[in-house]
Amino acid sequence: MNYKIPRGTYDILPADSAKWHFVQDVFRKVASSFGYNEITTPIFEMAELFERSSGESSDVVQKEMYRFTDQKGRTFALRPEGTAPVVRAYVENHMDKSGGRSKLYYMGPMFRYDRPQAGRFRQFYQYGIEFIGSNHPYYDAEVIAIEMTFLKTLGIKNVRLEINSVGCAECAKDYDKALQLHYQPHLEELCADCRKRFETKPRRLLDCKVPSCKTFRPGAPSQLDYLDEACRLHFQQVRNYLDTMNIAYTVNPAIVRGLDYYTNTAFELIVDALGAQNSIAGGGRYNALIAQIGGKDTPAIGFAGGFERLLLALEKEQIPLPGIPKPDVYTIAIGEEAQTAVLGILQSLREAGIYAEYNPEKGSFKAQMKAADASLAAYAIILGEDELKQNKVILKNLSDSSQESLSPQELVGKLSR
RNA sequence: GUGGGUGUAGUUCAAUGGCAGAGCACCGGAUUGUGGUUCCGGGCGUUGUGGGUUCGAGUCCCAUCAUCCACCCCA
Repeated sequence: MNYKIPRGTYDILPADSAKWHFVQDVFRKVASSFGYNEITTPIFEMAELFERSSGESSDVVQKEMYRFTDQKGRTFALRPEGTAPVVRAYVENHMDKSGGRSKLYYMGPMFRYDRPQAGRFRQFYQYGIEFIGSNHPYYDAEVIAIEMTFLKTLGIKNVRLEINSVGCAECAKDYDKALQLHYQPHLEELCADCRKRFETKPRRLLDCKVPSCKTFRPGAPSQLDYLDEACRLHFQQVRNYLDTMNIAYTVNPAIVRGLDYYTNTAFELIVDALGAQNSIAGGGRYNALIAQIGGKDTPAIGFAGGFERLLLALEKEQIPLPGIPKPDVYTIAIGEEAQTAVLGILQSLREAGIYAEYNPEKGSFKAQMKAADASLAAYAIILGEDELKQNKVILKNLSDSSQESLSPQELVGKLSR
């Protein structure tokens, strides 16, 4: 019986770890520069947290959640997204009662039972930002600016920002009614999915891909025309901030976030080169969620991005990323005495933070030289009988073949620089 | 969940239904203190898995698993 990795999951192997650390470090730095601090929540929560917050009718809850019951019959779910857990932690730790403003970021694995394809996995890694505690439109722009800064720092160029406003609950209700009015005459001609959408989520009618459904889209009302005064103004101000910050965007009224808790600003970052799964990050405002989860009525905005798609985008743009580290030195010892004496030298090098490679199994000097070369180390250290007698080692530069004789103390000093 | 493509060595790929191979990588060596180039030697495989057809299956058929593409959805 051979064991195989579960479908839709993957191992991050040593050869790739440095890439992951790199992008994660950049994200942490960028988030810090905006004053955000990391929060880490469990990877499973009460299933109800997601059912309530994401919406019973959402795909995530309906068919993509990994649910399980524990030994006491409680129902939990592996988290399919990061916002609800962060808000749960915010409320549970009474952060809503002490000042109320929190600038948070997180990163870690999420889980969705979905059919894998390029850029889509069952366990995937997200990073995210949540600003909780203000409805000021500046923060909508700030949160977007964090993601744009992150991508810019990494060097990604071919990315588009699309924004929209879905309004508050009141606006959404008016808009849904208007949409139903528009589609009512064609109800019989719509696909089965759309007839369901007509009842449950009329705005989903807009992005149906079935050709016959598409024909009824022209002339459909736009959400933007159904924003009340406050929401309209809010959206306008967000746009003004983005303009001032020189962040380019297009308004796309079709952007509807998949989770029920979004209000007002919704946005998405798209890298066209990625194919079907081209959304690299998405988010929006969720002013109703905190109260819904049991906290004080508190406005908030955030987004989440996917590391896998980010890495794919970096690859597409041929942006170099760190690989597996190369040794600073490869140490060669010839003869039994040298093989013993070399251990002390290795230890002092490593204590000085120098990456020193050594393999006692390589036999001949020649074989060790070959290994040194293959290791791609910058230097080789050679310790043989002659050097032992003089209490010296040879430090050989493997790229220009120059070499010098040094005492072990001088060696550490030279290499630590 | 739906439709389609693909699965052969570590990897990239060959092999008309007739003895499973090549490049790269890897390992060992070319008279015991100097690597890269070169040369010699080594195939490391349950052809994803399980059935079936056939004298004979990597090749044909069925199932299954994985992966890729699209739908759906989304990061």
